[in-house]
Amino acid sequence: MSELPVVFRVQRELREALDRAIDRARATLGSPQGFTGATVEVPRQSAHGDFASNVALELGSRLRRPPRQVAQVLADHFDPAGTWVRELEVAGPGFVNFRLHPSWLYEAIEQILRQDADYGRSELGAGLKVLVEFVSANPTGPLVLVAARAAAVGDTLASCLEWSGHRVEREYYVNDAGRQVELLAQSLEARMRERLGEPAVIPEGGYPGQYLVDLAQEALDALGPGILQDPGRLAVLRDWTVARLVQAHREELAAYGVRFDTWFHEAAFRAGGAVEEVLEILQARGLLYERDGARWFASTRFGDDKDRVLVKSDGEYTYVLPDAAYHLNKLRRGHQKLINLWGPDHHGYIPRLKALLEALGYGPDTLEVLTVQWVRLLRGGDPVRLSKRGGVTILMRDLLEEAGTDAARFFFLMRSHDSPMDFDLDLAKLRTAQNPVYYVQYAHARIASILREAARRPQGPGTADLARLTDPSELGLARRLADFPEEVALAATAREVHRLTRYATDLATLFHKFYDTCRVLGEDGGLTRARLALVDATRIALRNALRLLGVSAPERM
RNA sequence: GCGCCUAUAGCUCAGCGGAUCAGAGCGCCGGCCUCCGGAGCCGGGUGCGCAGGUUCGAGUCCUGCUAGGCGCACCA
Repeated sequence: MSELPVVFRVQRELREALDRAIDRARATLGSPQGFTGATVEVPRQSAHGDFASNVALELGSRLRRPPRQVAQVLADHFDPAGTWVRELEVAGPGFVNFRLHPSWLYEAIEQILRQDADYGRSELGAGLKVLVEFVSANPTGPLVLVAARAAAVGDTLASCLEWSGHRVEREYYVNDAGRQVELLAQSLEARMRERLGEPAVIPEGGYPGQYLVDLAQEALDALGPGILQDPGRLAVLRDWTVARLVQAHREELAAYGVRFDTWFHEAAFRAGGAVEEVLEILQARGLLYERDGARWFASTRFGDDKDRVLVKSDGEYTYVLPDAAYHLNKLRRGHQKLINLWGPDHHGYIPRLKALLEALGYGPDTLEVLTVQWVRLLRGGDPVRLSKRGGVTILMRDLLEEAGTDAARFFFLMRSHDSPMDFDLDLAKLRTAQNPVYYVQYAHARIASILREAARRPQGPGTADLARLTDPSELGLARRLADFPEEVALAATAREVHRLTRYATDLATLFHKFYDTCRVLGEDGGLTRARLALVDATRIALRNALRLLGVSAPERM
């Protein structure tokens, strides 16, 4: 159980004090209908106070009174006792702005130093069980560029959810059943025969990529050429290749800092009869019908555009059916919320899967699908063109070799997952100033350097008196440090992980400004100790933010 | 034809349930180191695709249009 972050405590106190003011002003204002309580937010501009509430604007419309008047009445009835409020003003159309005594920031700094590696955690999620499924690339070839984006977003989202009090499982779905892996096996067999000098052709819709040429030799070494005479060879080759490719995916992702709790294999799952069970449930609920020799699901009853085939006329299942069974399985494992990260090419498929889950008895918000948009790689300012047909596509490992994990993750996480993005390879590769990831890491290295220097110098006796921190650059930095738990929570609940790179950049900027304005190691022992505490707190927040992003926080660069 | 995403500074992008910001990084120009890391700091900007609408107030919400990407299978 982590302690309540100061920033949340302050906001709660303000909310409660505002609610009391509303209560006291009831004689003047009357009772608002359907009002659920005051909200307090962090203003974007510091000129608008440390915190602000739009409560008077909300009340104004409910009470049919000018918001500014409501705000003034609330201000008159506001009792700052028990809060940090030092000053309160009515501003703009009726905002109530609060300026707090800086001691709340000193308390925040103390909390940061106390919590250290846990600073930023909160319990807002109340232990909700969430499954985040991401990447889930088909085991038919190496991971491609967009997998790196999905991996970064999914992993950091999962981390943010964990840090804000959710119980999270990271899952990778291995599509090792169906036609595509049969084609994979046939393609491999062709390459093996080719290796042995036999005539061979890659089947229509198969996999012509170079990687199978390499794997063919491996397969021959591992399984022996005799396998090609075996009547059951395709199943053997399929299992062998899939295992080999999945292993490669696992290792590549691990090197990228992404570890999954579960690798969920479709083939094994389907063998367990779960798919048939879904059909039975739907049948029992009268949601299936026969037409043209196929079995249809009445998905339009659940908001889909049209009804969908679940069992084709040849008896095979369409993809959505086992997928629905899989998602049912996720829910039966106790997860209360399912988050999937998919590419934009799958979005048309979302309504029918949601329809199936609803038909199985789950609410429409149980499954949330986030779209990770495509990545275009820029080199020398021009897009790197890829042609999948010719087997030339940009691989995740190509990017990581060239840009490195830190730059790749940071760059992907700078953008909203929902926006198509250009990845500027030249900028990401720069080991210098202009690269945003180095800007942030540099701040961390600089802090480490100061702390090293401080450790070398003799320290006089005494404790840090944080009240010595009064410079705007000091307070501005401390203020942003205090925001961290809220930033993490917002990144998690709004599914906007790119907030975190922005936050880290903000911290770096504020730190550099502070560094430029204030000398840390000076003659004044008390001031030096106070500033060292601030510097150390910055180190902690920056390091924790980078940790959530999966980017290293170097001590030296 | 229908649906989803996108359109904000020269470039790449933020702008979280209207009001209390048009912003960041890169690029460009000009300043700042006897001192804890100058990989830094400071200064320089008449930009929200177009047209309507709602409102006291609209990058933000609604409608239409334009442009780019993606989808709309008895493929996965």
